[in-house]
Amino acid sequence: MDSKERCGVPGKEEEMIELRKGAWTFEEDMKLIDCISIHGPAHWNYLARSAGLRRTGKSCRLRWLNYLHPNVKRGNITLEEQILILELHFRWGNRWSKIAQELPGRTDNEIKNYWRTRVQKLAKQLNCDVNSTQFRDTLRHLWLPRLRERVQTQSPKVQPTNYTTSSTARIGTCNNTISTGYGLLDSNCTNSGTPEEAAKVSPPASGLSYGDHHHDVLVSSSNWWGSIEEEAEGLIYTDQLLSKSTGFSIGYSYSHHLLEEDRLLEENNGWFGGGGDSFEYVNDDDINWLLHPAATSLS
DNA sequence: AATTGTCCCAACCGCCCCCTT
DNA sequence: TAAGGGGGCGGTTGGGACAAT
Repeated sequence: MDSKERCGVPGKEEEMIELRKGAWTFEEDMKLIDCISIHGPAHWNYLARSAGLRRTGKSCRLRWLNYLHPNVKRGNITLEEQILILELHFRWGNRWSKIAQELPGRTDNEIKNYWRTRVQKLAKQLNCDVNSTQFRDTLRHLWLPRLRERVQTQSPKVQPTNYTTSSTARIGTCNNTISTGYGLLDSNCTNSGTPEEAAKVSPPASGLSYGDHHHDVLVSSSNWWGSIEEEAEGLIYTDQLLSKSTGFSIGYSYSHHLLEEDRLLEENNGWFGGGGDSFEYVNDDDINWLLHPAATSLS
């Protein structure tokens, strides 16, 4: 299917079509990416119509900003990011978009989710109200210093040998190409299809591959993409799972990446790189430490 | 193996602000 | 100046994945 087919002129009859809701499909993502590559990320209602998507403009905007945007950083929130989120939340409260501005590649939605799933969970486990002074003091005087200490003690482990930890590692040269986890789109916005084909166009640097993530690589040097135009010499790799393995394995599935993460974890003693990511959960030890900091060793 | 519970995150909803007409 | 539409933001929810029983 070519871009003209996928990105047609909206007709009046389309306005009558019932809107779709729920999870986005591969086809819808491609249509949206195609149209954004042509018209740029604005005028979302028009984009939705011209892409032939039975979605609201708002839905398209959200999909792009939270998921398809090339700068969206994937992977777990790092220790450094956790510290920043806590500090900024002290300052600004639930102003997620403002907090997100200070964490490049992270969306307000992601930060909001982190806060709800991790921080509020911690508050619940400590039997505190998340907005209480008691809990805030706990975060400020106990949790933050602990996170900072972990950053210092664990930093060598977060960046294993041969890892690329940059969130935007540039590999190869491929002008005027939009690449997604699904494959590559050429300057005519046609999908070259397979990751194998993508690899031919833009082979990864020696010793690198990217993880099995559905948005591993997205968008390079489209002319509307002014903010990263200076990057036009190469693709922008947003993937957070750059591994040390030699294979070039990416896939299409939304779920396969979990298997890849497991493999990377196994290969790297429980850590994988990419933006210094680490698995950092609030576990029982953390709770015990917060309840009895003096009695619990950091080691 | 089947069922239930929990976690997590993508997506939706409603409100609000700003800009254009 | 008011109305209407577009877009931004924070709160909430639905459902998939995984764990526990």
